[in-house]
Amino acid sequence: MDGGGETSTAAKEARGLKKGPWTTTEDAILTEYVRKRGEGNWNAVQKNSGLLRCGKSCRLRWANHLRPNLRKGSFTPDEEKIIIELHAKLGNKWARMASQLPGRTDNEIKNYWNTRMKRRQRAGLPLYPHEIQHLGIGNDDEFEIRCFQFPNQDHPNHQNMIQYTNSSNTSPSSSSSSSQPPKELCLDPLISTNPGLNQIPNMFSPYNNSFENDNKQFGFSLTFSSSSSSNELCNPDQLLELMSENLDTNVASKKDIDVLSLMGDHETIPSYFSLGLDTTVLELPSNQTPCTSNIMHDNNVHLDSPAGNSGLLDALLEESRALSRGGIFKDARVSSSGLCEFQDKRVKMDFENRLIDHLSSSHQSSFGKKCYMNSNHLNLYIIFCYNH
DNA sequence: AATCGCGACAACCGCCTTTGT
DNA sequence: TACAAAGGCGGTTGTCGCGAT
Repeated sequence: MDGGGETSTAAKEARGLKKGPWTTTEDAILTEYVRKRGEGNWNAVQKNSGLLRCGKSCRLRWANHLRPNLRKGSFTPDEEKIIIELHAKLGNKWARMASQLPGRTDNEIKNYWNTRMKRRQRAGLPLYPHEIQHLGIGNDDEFEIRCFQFPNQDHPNHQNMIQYTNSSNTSPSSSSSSSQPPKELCLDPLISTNPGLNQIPNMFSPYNNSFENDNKQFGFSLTFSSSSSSNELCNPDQLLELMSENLDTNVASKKDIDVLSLMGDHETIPSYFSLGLDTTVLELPSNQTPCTSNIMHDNNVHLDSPAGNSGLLDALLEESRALSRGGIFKDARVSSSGLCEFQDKRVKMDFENRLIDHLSSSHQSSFGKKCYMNSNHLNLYIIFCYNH
């Protein structure tokens, strides 16, 4: 850690490191250093350039003032609106907010917000304008289920996707206007229109168990998006119930699933499963970009176990509940909204692995897992192949 | 002209997470 | 697996300019 060393005032002074405002000469030295050696390894700047600044100071100076594509000057009215909406949704997550505002830094946003907040408090005004108070923390947990198919994994641009959502509120990352219909706002920007979707049976729909198509591969995607807090997300029960509801009635009868295949170029994608929301943006490779129709199904996905559940995952569901009560998930702290926060990364991995294992054994086939994150969503993809 | 208050911005600090060994 | 270094993040403090008094 650098807490006691690099940032210690006494230690820095002892090493002759300078503090306070940067001079143009220092800026020039740092800029030249980054131009030659690139970003990162900031602690080496002092050694290699003679700049009497600590690594963290260099990084901050570069990030906030010297790096290219920074937008300087006052925030535009649009940017201000976005900041207010983002703060209503995210709280003091300045870095995440900055990721939604190209060219702006977390420090700028933080300063803007703090001064604005002081001003409004002094004036006795509410923190948020009335029209966006509904975005407030705690009422916007949302999830989506997407089903997509791969007519040919060599031609992934022909993928199709069906998306369910229970979302009823806006995503600030996708809109600066609160007047847009929520369902449009739920769409992942990665998803584009695919007019062919009409021809594809909805294999996961409770209303259509058809599984007849030429596809060799399909995927099951869960997207959880929660802005209630930075860590709050799905809990195992929710995920398992969703899986149970949407997988059992449609896939359980398929005995011929047998081959695991992670979609696309999986070597290029980190294969981890993180239940924490952060600012990480893992972009889908171009050949994996799921496509979808502009058809948005209105089927809300209920967390209640459906009557028609064939029960394939009931055991897992029950197991998960027992484990939640009994200790395996003892590190998952249930929040007031019924969701939980995983305190230990290993717990997340354990849950995911057990889910995959169970699906694999239940279907006597192999399942794979893949997780992507965009700025707001966590996606767990479970992909598998089947034979006709 | 001096000073006070305020806003805006820059920089620092400490804690936490990630990464490398 | 443990440890240390590096990096990231959010809170806090410092500095400066400007207008009001």
